[in-house]
Amino acid sequence: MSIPDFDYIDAVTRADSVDALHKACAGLCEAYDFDRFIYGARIPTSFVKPYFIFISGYPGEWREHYTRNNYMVVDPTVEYCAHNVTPYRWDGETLLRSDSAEVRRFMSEARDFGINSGVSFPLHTAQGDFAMLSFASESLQALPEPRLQRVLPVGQLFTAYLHEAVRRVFASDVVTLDRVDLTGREKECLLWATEGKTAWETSQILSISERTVTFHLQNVQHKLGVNNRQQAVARAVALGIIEPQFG
Amino acid sequence: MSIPDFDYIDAVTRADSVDALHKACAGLCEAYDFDRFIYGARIPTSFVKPYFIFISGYPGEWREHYTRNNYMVVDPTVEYCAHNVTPYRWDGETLLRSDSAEVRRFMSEARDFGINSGVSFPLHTAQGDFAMLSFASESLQALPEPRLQRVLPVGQLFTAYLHEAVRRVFASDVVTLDRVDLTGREKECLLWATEGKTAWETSQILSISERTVTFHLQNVQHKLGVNNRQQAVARAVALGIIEPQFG
DNA sequence: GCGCCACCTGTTACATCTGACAGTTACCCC
DNA sequence: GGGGTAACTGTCAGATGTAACAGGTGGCGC
Repeated sequence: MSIPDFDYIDAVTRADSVDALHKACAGLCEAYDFDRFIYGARIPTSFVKPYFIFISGYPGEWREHYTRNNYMVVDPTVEYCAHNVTPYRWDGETLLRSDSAEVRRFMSEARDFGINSGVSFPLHTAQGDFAMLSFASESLQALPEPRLQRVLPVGQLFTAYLHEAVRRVFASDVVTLDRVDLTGREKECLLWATEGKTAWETSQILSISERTVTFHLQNVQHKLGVNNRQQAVARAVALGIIEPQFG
Repeated sequence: MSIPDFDYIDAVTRADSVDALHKACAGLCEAYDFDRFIYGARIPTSFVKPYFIFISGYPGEWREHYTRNNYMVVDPTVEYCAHNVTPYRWDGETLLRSDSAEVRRFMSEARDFGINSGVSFPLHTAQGDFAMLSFASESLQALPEPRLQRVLPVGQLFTAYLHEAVRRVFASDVVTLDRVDLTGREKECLLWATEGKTAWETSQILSISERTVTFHLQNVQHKLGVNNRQQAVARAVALGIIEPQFG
């Protein structure tokens, strides 16, 4: 029976508070016999200092230790999920024998908090968000395959709905840079800028004066609140404001 | 029982040909009582002219008509999937009453080929790929909810594995720009460039000379094969070569 | 008619990037 | 010791971007 899974999905789509989101995650986590869950999202408000959101069902002490040691750059589940789209099955038995001493240390410390194995679901959006949901178990051994096969499909789907809900619930918190609306010409000029065209070249392509191209790109800079064309291009691409053409 | 679904997932993970991928998609499509499937992916090799990959179980005549009319910019499933992460349930009954005359025309033409309703699964990757898998039915009415709830989880998961497999099978076709490896300093300089820092400002941050920053950024331009810093920044961000920092 | 907005254009001074010249130092591997 | 690579630095001419001055046209809604 897969229908009960949708109770949790419905719960997140209707959620209007962090608490409701937390409950839905905890519910799904328990339904599939995992001991802990954690959700994290990275919003590319800046490349150097992005915005993070967490909904944690992990022990507070471990979270603090994790943050203090900047373990996001060590955590193998983060490393995997940041660059892949399929679920990651992890277990202490394997990771404690990792090539990396940092990873071995990380996993041995996680063990003290009952986080020994689990599965992590990655998610990437067109707006440049990266999110992941992890379910953890106290078992040191890899989870049996049939049990994984049950949670994988629903976990992958739930993560997508969860992140959608998070963006909704946290809408007021996140600086809504992806909301800026550029005019048609502004987008066109920006598009050609990402292709490495100079203002003069773009002016020839669009059959307008070089000054006008400069004018539009300056407006873009102001709207995005950036310092120069490079940053404008980087932001626009990262936030999905301009995207590869379908035409 | 969800285990049989994994036969199709295993099939794509082991696939080494387009034909094998096609078979796996067709198998899953049939297993869930859909009549047609189509998979499409957009790889951001360029913003103006990206690279497209299709694995089509749609009628060839409809595909040709679709391409000729540039229907990718009209197709509501593409529009939805390009900007969302959760599955899209669509049906002719609703879309034939769309506000957009173009969409109405599109759906009425699709009808002639037995494409009337279905579900589409979006996928976005850290490397900037956008992919989607659609299952279509001849039924004009929206599919019954229980039937949708069965296909949604496995469809979402399958799409991720499918795209991973596509990247592998098509690896030689796609110009592997995401393979360029930049040195640590090159990435650092590029990162600060995306933040709108000038070469001089970056030199102060990294405690090196302005000339050296310029040097590194020039090397980046050569490695990426681009004309200027704007394009270098755009490519690097689009392809996920540089990403928002975790630290 | 008036205000708002997208779109368009010009000049000037200065900041910054780009490309081509030409090097040095340190480390690692064979 | 030779060869490769990352990292580093310098100067100069010319191309390009940025900021601030200034302005005009046409469409749309109130």
